[in-house]
Amino acid sequence: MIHSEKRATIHDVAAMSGVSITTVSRVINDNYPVNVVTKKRVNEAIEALGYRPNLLARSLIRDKTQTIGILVPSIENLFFSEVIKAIDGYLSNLDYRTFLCQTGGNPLGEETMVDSLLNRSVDGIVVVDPRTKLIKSGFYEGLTRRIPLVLINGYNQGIRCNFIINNELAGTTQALEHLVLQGHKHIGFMRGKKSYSYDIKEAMYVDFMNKHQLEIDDMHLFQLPGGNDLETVKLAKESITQLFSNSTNMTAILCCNDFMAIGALNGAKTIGLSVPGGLSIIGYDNTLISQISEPPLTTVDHHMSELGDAAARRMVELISSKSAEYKKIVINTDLIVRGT
Amino acid sequence: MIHSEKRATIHDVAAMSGVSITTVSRVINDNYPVNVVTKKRVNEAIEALGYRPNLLARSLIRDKTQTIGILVPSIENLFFSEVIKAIDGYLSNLDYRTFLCQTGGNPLGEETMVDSLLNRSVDGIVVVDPRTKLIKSGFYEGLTRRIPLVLINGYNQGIRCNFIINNELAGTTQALEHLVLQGHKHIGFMRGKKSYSYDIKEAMYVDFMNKHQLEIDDMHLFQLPGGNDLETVKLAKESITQLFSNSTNMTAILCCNDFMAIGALNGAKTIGLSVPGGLSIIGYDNTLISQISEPPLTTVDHHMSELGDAAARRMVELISSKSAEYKKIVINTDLIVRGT
DNA sequence: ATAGATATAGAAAACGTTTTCTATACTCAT
DNA sequence: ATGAGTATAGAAAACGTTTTCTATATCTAT
Repeated sequence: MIHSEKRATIHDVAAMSGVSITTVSRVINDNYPVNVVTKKRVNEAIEALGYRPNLLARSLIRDKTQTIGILVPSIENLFFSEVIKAIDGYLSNLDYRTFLCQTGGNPLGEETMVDSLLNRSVDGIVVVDPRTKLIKSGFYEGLTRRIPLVLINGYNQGIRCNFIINNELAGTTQALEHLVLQGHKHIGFMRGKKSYSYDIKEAMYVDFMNKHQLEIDDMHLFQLPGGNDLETVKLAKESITQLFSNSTNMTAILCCNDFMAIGALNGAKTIGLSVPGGLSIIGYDNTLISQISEPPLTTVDHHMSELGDAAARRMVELISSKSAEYKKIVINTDLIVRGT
Repeated sequence: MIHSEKRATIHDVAAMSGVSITTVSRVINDNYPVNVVTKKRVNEAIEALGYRPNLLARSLIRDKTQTIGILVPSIENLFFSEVIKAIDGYLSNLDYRTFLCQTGGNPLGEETMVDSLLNRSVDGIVVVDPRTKLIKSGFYEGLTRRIPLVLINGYNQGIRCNFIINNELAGTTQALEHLVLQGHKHIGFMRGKKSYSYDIKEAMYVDFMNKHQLEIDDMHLFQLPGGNDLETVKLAKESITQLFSNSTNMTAILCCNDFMAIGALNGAKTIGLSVPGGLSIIGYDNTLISQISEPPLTTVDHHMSELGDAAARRMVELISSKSAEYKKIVINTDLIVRGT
């Protein structure tokens, strides 16, 4: 391949139509009166040369790139990809392009990517699942002073950043109330390794159980070691089979995401425990898999695309208005009652 | 938010360290001898000011942006997100950033995004699932002359582009041979609406059946109307139940992706047909869901991350060597025999 | 006829870099 | 002492735009 065909510049257009580059620029941007016949000549030259303005040069002088960076631990995760789809979809309509950055879910990755994006003069940064460590350390608070920044799904009181979060209180409560209403007294809780959304769900769970004077014994609340989605399913499955071989009294369980719930479901099936007859299972996220499992999962929908939409909306607000407030936007949840 | 803290420029560094910007540039790029004590002074100034070169300016003059565009019909699809993950992962290590562009799976979307990327002077473009129409029309052939371009999962004989494709012949054949070996004679084939990968799989299927003198009756080969993944599952499920209520003689079916296979599996369960006893099902893609279904799906693994890796590797080859050949790279497939 | 306003358009500066070209001071062999 | 070579560094051009400043011609009101 020889990619040699040189791109026409504004100078070529100017030369061809016999005007200055200033005039060409004015025709392109339509921000200054240009004689109608001149304008026509310029437009013809643009057409003839297939001229397109070089956005690098424009960005350099305007100090705006129409570019947003999205940071995400990893993209193949169903939750993240839904959110990204929404953010990118919204911004795409406004002629923004998005840089996709995978951080690997560690602080160093996030810092490195932020750095890279700043060097590229992005107009704003959205972080999905920001590391709690960086929120607490003030890293993101400082960054907010430099550039429009929106954090999805991470929150700390007193930190002055723009947050988009789920109403975990509502989501957890809806699920637990549903189970109580069904007569369950021994309700378990399954979570993953330390992270903002698990921590807060657990706090809500403990709080709810205490309020309702329901017992939490040491077989009720447990934490899976980390891993990818597939591993999560397997670990959850093993946990459930093991739990019941130790004859727990648990009759229902709230899982922190749908993969755990699927694992629990598969585990229950394996040991001949009927769902929801012998064990009720509630998932979290309302991902695709919760809809196609058999029976389909009862789960908490926290409207991932709304999270993304809200983040994108807030971003353009920040970019255009330079508003001085810091907002925490809470997205509501719904319990989707299906077959488990 | 007031995002006012101005970024230090090379001029600030030069002023602070008492040298010219030329010298600062040389220190940064380490491409010209600079006196060691001067160098130290400059580095201290860089450190003190927190200076980072503006990559827009650098790109403008170097005519390289270290940026690659990735086009994809939509990102939340498991197949696409795996591929994107691989491409971005590979390029990220080489300090490239990737623009993520969702095209909606239509030719207009692809053309618009290509245009946008060209205006932004990307160093190359990768298209996942390019529209056959644009390949045939010569659009991509023309684009190849302007910029490094790699197409994943679309192919047309005689078109001079860089293709990364799966060995569909091998994949389909492996699956069908496996079924024949199990003694199946009446093998069905389920595909989606017109697209490159379905078309070629169907051709392979027909070819295989003819060669083995196996009958294809009109209940054997059928096509689902389009839709998203969830709809695909539902449609496949309906198709299977309907098919067997019409008492087809089919004992095995090859599905063009895992979602169809899951739908078929669910459908079979619904009508009390045992899998694989009453119906053998083979999926395609080896996505996460094929591993967590019960029983787990037998499926064709076409190594999505290898597709992405190969594309990224080819891309950097094209960028650096300006090689004049057009390559078709074929990624092999494996049949993963599981429980269906 | 003259001053002021208006419509139009070009010259030049600017954005923040890299790179080519030029200049200076020093070293070393004659 | 002279010339060539070497180490170092600055000036200026360049990348492709936008924007400010300036200029000219025409029109309008006195």
